[in-house]
Amino acid sequence: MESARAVIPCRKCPLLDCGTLRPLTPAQLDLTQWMKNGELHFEKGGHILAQGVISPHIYTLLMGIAFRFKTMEDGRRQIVNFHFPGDIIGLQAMMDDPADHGIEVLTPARLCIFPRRRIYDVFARDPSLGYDLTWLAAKEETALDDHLLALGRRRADERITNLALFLLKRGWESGLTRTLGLAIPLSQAQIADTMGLSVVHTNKTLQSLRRRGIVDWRPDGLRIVDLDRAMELAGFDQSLEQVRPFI
Amino acid sequence: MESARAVIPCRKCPLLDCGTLRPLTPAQLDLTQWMKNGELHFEKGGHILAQGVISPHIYTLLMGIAFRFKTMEDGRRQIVNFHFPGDIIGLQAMMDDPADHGIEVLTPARLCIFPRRRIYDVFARDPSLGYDLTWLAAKEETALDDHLLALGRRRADERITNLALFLLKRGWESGLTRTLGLAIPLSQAQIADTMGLSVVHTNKTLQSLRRRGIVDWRPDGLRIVDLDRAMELAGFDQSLEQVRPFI
DNA sequence: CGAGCTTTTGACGGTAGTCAACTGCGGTGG
DNA sequence: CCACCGCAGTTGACTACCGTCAAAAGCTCG
Repeated sequence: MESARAVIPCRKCPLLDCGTLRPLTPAQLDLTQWMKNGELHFEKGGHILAQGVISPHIYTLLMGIAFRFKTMEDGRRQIVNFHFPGDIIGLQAMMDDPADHGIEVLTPARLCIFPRRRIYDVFARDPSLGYDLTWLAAKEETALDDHLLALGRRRADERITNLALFLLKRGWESGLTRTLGLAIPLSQAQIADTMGLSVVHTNKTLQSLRRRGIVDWRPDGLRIVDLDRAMELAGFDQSLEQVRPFI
Repeated sequence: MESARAVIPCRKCPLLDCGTLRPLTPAQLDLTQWMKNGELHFEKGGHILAQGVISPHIYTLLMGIAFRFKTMEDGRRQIVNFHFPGDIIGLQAMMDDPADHGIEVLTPARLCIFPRRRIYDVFARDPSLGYDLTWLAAKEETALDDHLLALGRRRADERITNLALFLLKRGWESGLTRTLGLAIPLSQAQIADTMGLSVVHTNKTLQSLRRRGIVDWRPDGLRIVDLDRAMELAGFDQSLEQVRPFI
């Protein structure tokens, strides 16, 4: 499940070259290097964090896609958010003892480990990095707001199209794609758990969207067929490109 | 709508005495005093922040209850979260130019103003306050997670009971109540917009909960009639008491 | 006392859930 | 090599939760 080998130094961080993440100064790279405690590697389906566990670290996702979810005792499950390369993972879990959510990996993944107490020092040593951390937290909250609007006020086809556009946007931001397609191995059950639908109804809606020529979503990836119609249906108004900071 | 008179000095901040918010040290009080730029007062129904506007400040809610919401072009609306005394308001709106949500006040309210650039300095001058800020942001995210689970995976009666318990818990935390009742003037339309339901179905569900002796929700406040059954129905596992930091 | 709001009620319809069976595919093992 | 298994995706029938529409009843305020 995990092995901490072949650690990448921050100065050679592959995220620096992706073109969509804001580069760090040399001094900041030294600081992140000082904070970095190691790496974690996961296979597809691996659990970064289990519900009910205390985690004293936060992570940066170097490579791969993950999702955060909550489970009820009776088995109902809700996927709350997705994580792409460059994202901070585990801020809540670090504050929150113990975490009331789990984090699982959709693809093979690699994470940098930052221990809690060093995070604390970041605020003192480089306030602008602390500020970036808060920026990332605020952005994640904005994503949750949009998700809430979708679950509360959109129909199934609007929700699913919205999810497709959201994932595509995150794919663009993190340098995973430059087209209207994104290779993401998301099962229909996972789509259903994200959008608060049953698997059966998710399936029928996906087929309807394919027939209508809006979104073509397959087990190994999704493709927006008609961007204009998709954005209109989903009520999606964000551009696909945006520069993000990362740590 | 607003008037900036009779500003309260931080050393006399009424939140210090509430017993459920973690007190600040004298040095921290001096720092917050230095950051504080004034106060805002609102009447019931006032708008702290309008959707689509850039806000260069963040606020601490000194007194009153507010809610944050998103509106779609066709009028559908979703209430995303509630704010109680001691909460930070506007972190996202400060990062996010322009805000894609609005904030409105349920009761007469009073807020402290902290300009963005001074927030920036907090991280440098007192890292532990920066850390608390991040703590509050993480907690708000946790609240959104729970809300997402409710909207995605709970039935109407579960959702509404969950909301009642959530609001009661926030009321306890912020010192507004010590009983199973909370004076909060929330219309059924607002409950509906919070829980992603229609007004009609909200009404019928509220009556059912009243008949079943679980929650008695009236226009001017709510009362949990049977705490055990309410918590079981809502799948609510948090205790009503928790100490929060504030700034 | 009437305007305008929120709450309430009843009838009807539609979106989405449940149940159950079937298909297709990759992996395992006889 | 192919039968068998397990899992994801698919389909149809039936159900129920919840939305929409419409109208009436209470409340608050001018």
